[in-house]
Amino acid sequence: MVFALYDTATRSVTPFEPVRPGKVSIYHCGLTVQGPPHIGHIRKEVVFDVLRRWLTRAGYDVTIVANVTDIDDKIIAKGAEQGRPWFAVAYENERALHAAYEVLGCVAPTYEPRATGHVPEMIEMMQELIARGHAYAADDGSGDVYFDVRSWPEYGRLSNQKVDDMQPAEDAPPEGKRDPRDFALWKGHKAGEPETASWPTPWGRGRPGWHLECSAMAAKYLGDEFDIHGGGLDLRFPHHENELAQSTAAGQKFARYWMHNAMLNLSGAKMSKSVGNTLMVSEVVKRVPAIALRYYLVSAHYRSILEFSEEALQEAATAFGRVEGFVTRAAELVGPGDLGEPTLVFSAAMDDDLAVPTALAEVQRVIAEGNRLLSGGASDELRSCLAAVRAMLDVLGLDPLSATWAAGTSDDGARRAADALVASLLEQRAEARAAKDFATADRVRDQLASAGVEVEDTPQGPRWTIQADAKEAT
RNA sequence: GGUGGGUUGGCCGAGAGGAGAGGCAACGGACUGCAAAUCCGUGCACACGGGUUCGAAUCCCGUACCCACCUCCA
Repeated sequence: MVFALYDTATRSVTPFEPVRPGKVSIYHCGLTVQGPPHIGHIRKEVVFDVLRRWLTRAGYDVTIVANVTDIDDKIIAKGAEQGRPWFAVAYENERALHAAYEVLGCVAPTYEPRATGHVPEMIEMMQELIARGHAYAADDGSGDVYFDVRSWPEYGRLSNQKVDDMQPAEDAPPEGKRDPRDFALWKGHKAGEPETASWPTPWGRGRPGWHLECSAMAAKYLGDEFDIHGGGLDLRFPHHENELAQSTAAGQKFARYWMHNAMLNLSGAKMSKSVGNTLMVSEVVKRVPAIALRYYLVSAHYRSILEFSEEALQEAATAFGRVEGFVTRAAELVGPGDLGEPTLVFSAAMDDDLAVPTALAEVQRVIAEGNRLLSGGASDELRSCLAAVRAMLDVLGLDPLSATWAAGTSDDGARRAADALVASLLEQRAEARAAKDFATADRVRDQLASAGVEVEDTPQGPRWTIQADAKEAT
């Protein structure tokens, strides 16, 4: 079966054929770094991380470009508000974004270009568009440059809208526009805005409009035609519609497939800064292990709205605990081994527009099989079962034994100290049990439990784990 | 007003015309000194009203409600 992807432009699942054999080029819109990322933002990162991992496993050489929009109205406003340069605000939030990538185990994009570093490319593109009759500099002296929507018959194709049905663009005052729906490629410098937020152009000083940077950077890093362009569904219009118009009007082929992830809702509404219903990644990972948050975000199909609730998050953490439990128990018995191959059912699900929920059901099925094997002790069957499970989890970025997640959880001094202490207590308990002194045995177990150490008896003897939520015991 | 998506068991969440996703929770059983973990089993859900069909959660028509976008948005 061939990988197939839902294409927003055609609104159908289409077989994927890359522009260049063996290679996949992906551009997805990163953040406007006006604030630290919330879990809705990071859902998108996780979705594209899974896409990347799956395509990589399929043997493609994957290049991912994700932009950082480091200049816009809100960043400038925040800088002014906080009494510091706009670029300080942008950089701080860019770092928070990178920290969130890392904490959730997302592989960093291949390139992550910033808008402000690509002004010359944008100027060239505007010149091209003006030469072709699809853009114009406003004649009101504002220094704005607009895209001429009426000059491009395909405008509206991506979002399936007719220009006449659209409401006027409010990204700039309408005075200089030929049509109220024309959108800004470039914004002229305004009095009161910091000088540092403007760059020279043939039309005067100014700064990038939001959409142009992506067209310019996608072309620079991925070429005139590339495979997949993605982002949150809320970017389909106007952002992606405008990008498509700019790039194709400038003579490029642009993206073959458009992939959009659905929003993450909180209290029935899209999580967003303007609604004020945001949950920062940095906060949520205090309540639940980061890998469990990732499991939660991954577990719903990327095109389904995910209605966030604390209960659902906790439930996901419990469900993932079962997965993690099998992997660690099996690895204790037969060693971590190498990654194997995903099962055919898993692969078919992933090939079908990343049907992760179906794929995850398969992981659970294989784990149930693995748990049955586990009671028989070490075996080749168990070894290959673990290898398959790990391979499938790896595709989702959820392999607990991978370098990403295993780091810092073993081999450090604290762990060795705890190991020694717990071992001596477990020895006492074993002696008590041998003497049928169960009161003493249970007291030792309770003592450990109150310290957050959970003891389980297995055919191979007792094993213990530190409960993650114990440190937050109330 | 325009363009899309949705409503599934106690909860989360798949599926898209022909016995059953999966998970969480619950209950029963096995295992255990007791637990924990694990395994086995139980639960027969598809917003509402019509229609098509041998057969509809799935297709069609209508109704209600929800969400997103219509130039700040992942």
